[in-house]
Amino acid sequence: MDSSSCIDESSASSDAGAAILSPSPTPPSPPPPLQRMGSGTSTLTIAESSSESRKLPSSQYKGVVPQPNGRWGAQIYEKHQRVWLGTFNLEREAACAYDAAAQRFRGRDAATNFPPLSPDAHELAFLLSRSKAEVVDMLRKHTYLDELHHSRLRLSPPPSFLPSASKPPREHLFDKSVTPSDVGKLNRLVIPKQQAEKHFSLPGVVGGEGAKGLLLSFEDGVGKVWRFRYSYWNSSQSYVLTKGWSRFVKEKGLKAGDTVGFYRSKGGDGQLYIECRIRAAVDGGVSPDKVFRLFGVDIMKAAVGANENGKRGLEAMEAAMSGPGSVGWFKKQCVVGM
DNA sequence: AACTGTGTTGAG
DNA sequence: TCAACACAGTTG
Repeated sequence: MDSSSCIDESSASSDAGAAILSPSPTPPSPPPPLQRMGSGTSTLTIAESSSESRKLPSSQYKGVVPQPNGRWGAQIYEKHQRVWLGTFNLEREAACAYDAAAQRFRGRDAATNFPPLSPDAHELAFLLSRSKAEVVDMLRKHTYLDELHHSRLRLSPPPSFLPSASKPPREHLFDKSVTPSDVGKLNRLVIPKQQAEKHFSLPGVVGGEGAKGLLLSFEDGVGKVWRFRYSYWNSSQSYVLTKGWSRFVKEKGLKAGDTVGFYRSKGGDGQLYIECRIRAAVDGGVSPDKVFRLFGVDIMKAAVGANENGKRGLEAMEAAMSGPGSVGWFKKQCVVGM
């Protein structure tokens, strides 16, 4: 969806002429750390000064090689052969591309430049749902983030992640646009009364003393099961999901304005499902919600600071894209430059 | 003319 | 496996 990844046409050639284009071989951003064990990657912060330095600057990132024109190439090896992942304006973009490929080719335990994807990260599922060739193709074409975002918006998990055959048809029950208090410290989600009574009218919920509610299990987009206590609060005369809710909010990075959808399997089991969608873009630009909180972490500040500490996967990629010197995605999407 | 990405090599 | 280096093949 929105953009492109570290790999995005925008950041690539087109703007080259006009923009802030990261100047030649000079590292546009502060020397980032190598997240894992150093693989012997050499580091070299060339004092560009003296002219003699004809040698290209080594990258501090794994899988990244300098290009004669100041750009960066990304490559990964497999089966004694190099797999070219494309060229990028920013060293970090190339590093991100390598990370994506590494996790696709070698699994989540692969050594990466940035913190690896968490096991239940949507991005990992996305990555694993594509063939290596497809991933490489997306990276080379700079469409990786686009595709990733796109798959994220469609609530269902990536195509092949779950064999369609194993997915029983679901009935959409209702959506709830979460309010600030739904994602605040109250640890509860208010279920609109009408929806609650229509879809979750279960015995034992409203009972006067049996008002302890009951546990409901929901499966999310990546197959993870969440259990929430569902009960009725007499005080406010409202139905709520309580215990377990805050953890969901935290892990999904839910923010006010986002939407959670509830579904029920049409199969006999009546399995419940819950999906969350980040607030849709408001056209024209990119919704800050969508862009900066994809994984529940506000990457804005960090991105501006042009560093990727603490970032993983997409975050790191987007951070890379939006760092100073980057002319791609972020700049293109957001009306104003930085 | 500029740039990409392959050929190739030596180090780890 | 991996990056450094050179440069042939492409692209604009």
